[in-house]
Formats: sequence, structure tokens, C-alpha cells
Amino acid sequence: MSTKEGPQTSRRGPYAKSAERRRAILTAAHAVFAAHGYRGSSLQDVANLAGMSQTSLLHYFPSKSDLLLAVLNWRDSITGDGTAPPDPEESLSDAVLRQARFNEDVPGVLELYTVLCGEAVTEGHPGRDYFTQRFERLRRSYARQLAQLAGEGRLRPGVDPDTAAASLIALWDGIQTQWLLAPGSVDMAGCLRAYLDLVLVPEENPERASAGALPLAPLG
Amino acid sequence: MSTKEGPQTSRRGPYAKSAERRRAILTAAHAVFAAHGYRGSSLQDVANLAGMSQTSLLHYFPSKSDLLLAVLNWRDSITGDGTAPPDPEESLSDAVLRQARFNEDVPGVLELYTVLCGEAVTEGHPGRDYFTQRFERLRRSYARQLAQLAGEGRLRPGVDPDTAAASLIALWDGIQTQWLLAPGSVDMAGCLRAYLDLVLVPEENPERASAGALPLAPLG
DNA sequence: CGAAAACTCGAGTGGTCGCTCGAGTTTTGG
DNA sequence: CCAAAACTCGAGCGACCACTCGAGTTTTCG
Repeated sequence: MSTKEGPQTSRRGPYAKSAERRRAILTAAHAVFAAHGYRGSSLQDVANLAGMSQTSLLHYFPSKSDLLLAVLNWRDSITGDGTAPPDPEESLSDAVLRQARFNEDVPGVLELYTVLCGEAVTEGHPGRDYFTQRFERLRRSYARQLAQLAGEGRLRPGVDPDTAAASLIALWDGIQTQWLLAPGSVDMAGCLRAYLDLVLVPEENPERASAGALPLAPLG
Repeated sequence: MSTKEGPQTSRRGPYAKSAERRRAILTAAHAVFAAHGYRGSSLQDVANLAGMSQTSLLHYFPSKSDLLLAVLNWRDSITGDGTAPPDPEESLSDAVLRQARFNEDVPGVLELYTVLCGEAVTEGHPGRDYFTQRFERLRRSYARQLAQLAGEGRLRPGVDPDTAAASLIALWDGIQTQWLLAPGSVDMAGCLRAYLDLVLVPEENPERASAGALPLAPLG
């Protein structure tokens, strides 16, 4: 691939500290965007928090929209994009509830997604494609998982996997907004658990004979 | 409107066309805020769409945040704030689904609420209190209606009215976001109906057989 | 070492922002 | 009719915006 045989293309690599510098910028931008949104934030704010000049920041991310997309993709690369379950043995319910409870304790993540997702619906927002594709991906992923559960008889009769997938994502996002505005008045994990209890059939006890159910952690 | 007996308070009333002028500003501001959000909009944009100078606009609404709050309250005064059912005979399901279907055909309303609600979570946003109080009010209203249904045995056993109220609002908001980003991929009314069918027990009226109601096992 | 790329940043660009000022015009109410 | 309030708006204020330029410094690598 990239040998040095190029006679004139003598491009050197970045400095040793460059990666760390980029991470400092992304961390700062994450916090600033989460607190004020994309349009409410300035590159100067991010640069100040990152401890460098605005010009230096622009050396690493050539424009504000580039910085936004970098933050979004960076976040996904760390926490995952919600598509791939880290543990294939973990049930859908457990994965959702674990993630929901985890998010409560990591300030900024929920703010970033909620604030930017709302902003992204506006005309010409640089994050619009990101969120559109993210929702599409999530809907497909959950629909697939729910369809598999339906095949195992674990989905309540009459529940459509596609509808339930979109509804689960919508419920999750919506309850996050309410929680951010009034953390004491809303129980995020409780709402999600209540919905999953409605949609999923509880695991069959061994005494009740029916289609073979896979062992799963109790929901109640 | 007030009497003119004030001896020193010789303040005159507004011109005849003032009310119409204010309405033109609110209409323009509604459209601009819905398309670009609060921070993404400028008073100049609103003034241009309303057909007047930015200075004249500021004569009616002394600041940008005043304009935002006026738009939000104006919207509520027209369509209602979702608390008061216009027809006391209409069921909760019918009211929700009718409103959901109605919103699909009135562009701008959903954009305004979704965009501003996301923005409102940011620090120092002038609409934050509005949305916080709106959610509180809506949760109380739905919880009360659901509790009454529970008393009539119309709520599925195991469903908590408070949780279901917050969940219904969250689902509604979240599905709106998805619909705005991909109108063809999401069925707003369908998702809401599916949720209500899960939460509510079909009416006992033998003549009125709900097509969407399916036999569901009680929760264990 | 030494040259050139990687990096840093003060200074500046043109633009837009919300909002003020003051002076002129229109309408109202007595 | 007529003062004064309601309205209109061009001009301008200081602040901030994303982004550019150019010149200096640091690091890499042959």
C-alpha cells in the first residue's frame, strides 16, 4: 500500500501528541455541544475548554460541521451505535435496561443525543443524515431481534416487530427528553421495562409445557 | 378593553391593524422557528417573511425570547395544550389518534415542537420552562385519564397509570422525530394505536368491536 | 544536521447577530 | 382639529461568528 517509493510525495505523519490533542478537542466539543447544541456553540468555546486557540482547533478539524460529525462518530466508536450487542447471551430486555441505567450516570451523553437530534431535524443541519441513518439502522436491528423473539413465541400475539421496534426507540428517546427536563419525575428504566413487559411474553416456567423457551433472566 | 376613566393614565389603545400585524409576525415566526430552530433563526428572517422591518417587529415583541414564548403560547391557544379534551364523549384513544393524524397534515406544527423541544434542553434556553411545565401538565392529565380507565377496569392489569402516561407522551414525541426524518418509514398513528391496544382493555360494548384489539394474556 | 512538514496562533476578513436610537409618519381619542 | 400615542424604519452599536492568512515554532525523518 503506502510504501515510500513516491519520489515527491514525501508526506510525513503527524506528531506523537496529535492523537491526544484530537481527543482533547473531541472531549471538549462533546461537552460544549451537549450543553448548548450545535448552533448555540462556538468554536471559541470548544477551543477554550480544550486549552488551545481556535486556529489550532481548525488545524485538526477544518470546519465546525466536520467537528460535529467527528464527535458523533467518535461517540459511536466508543459506546457502540446500539446495533451490536456486546454479549450475544444477553437478552434484548437486559441490554436495553442496562444501557438505559448506564446512561443515567454518564452526564452529557443523553444531552448530546437529545439536543442534537432535535436540532438535526432543521433545514441544512450537518447532523441530519447521521440521525436519519442511525434511526434506520436501529429500527432494522431491533425489528430483527424482535422478529426472532416472535419466532420463539416470546412476542405477545398481535405485536408487529417493525412497529414495536420503532416504538421502543421512540419511547426511549422521548423518555430521555422528559428525564432531562425533570429527572426526579420520570423513571427511564421503569418506563422501558414496563413497555418491554407489555410487548414480550414472560419466560415460560418449566412446569408450563409449551414451545421450548430459551433460558432468560427474569423480567420481573 | 379597559375603561378610560384613568385621569392621568392617558394611554391609548393600539391601532386597529395591530392585532393582525401581531398575528402575521407570529405566523412568520412559527414557520421560521420550525424550519431552523430558535438559535438558527434570526429576527431578520422573521421580519422578512412577515413583510416588515426588523425594527418594527421589535416594536411588537421586545426581544427574541419574548417572540419565542409568544409563538409557543399562541400555538397552545389555538390548538389547545393537549390537556382539555374538546369532546368529553371522545375516548382517550380516539383523541390521541385523531390528533396524531391531524398533525401529519399540518406541516410546521410537528417541526416546531420537535425542534424546539430538543433545543430547550440546552442551558439557558428561553423555552426550557415552557416545555418542562408542558410535560408536567401532560403527564398529570394523561395519568388522571388512565387512572379513571383503570377504575373502570379498562386498563390492562399490571399497568401503572403514571408510567403509562409518561410512556405515551414519550412514544408520541419520539415517533414524531423519526417521522420527520423519514416520513415514509414510520407510521405515527399506527405506533400509537399499537401502544394503546397494549395498554387498554378493549371496550366491553358488544356492538363496537375494535378491529385492532387482539386477545392478550394478562401479565404475569 | 537540515529541510520540510506538522503544528501554533495573533491578527484580521467579511458577515450576521440582537438590539438601540432618533426622527419621521400614521392613527387615535377627546 | 390636534396633541400625543402608536407605529415604522434607516442607521448604527458592539459583540460575536466561522474561517483565512501569514509568520513563527516544533517535530519528524532521511
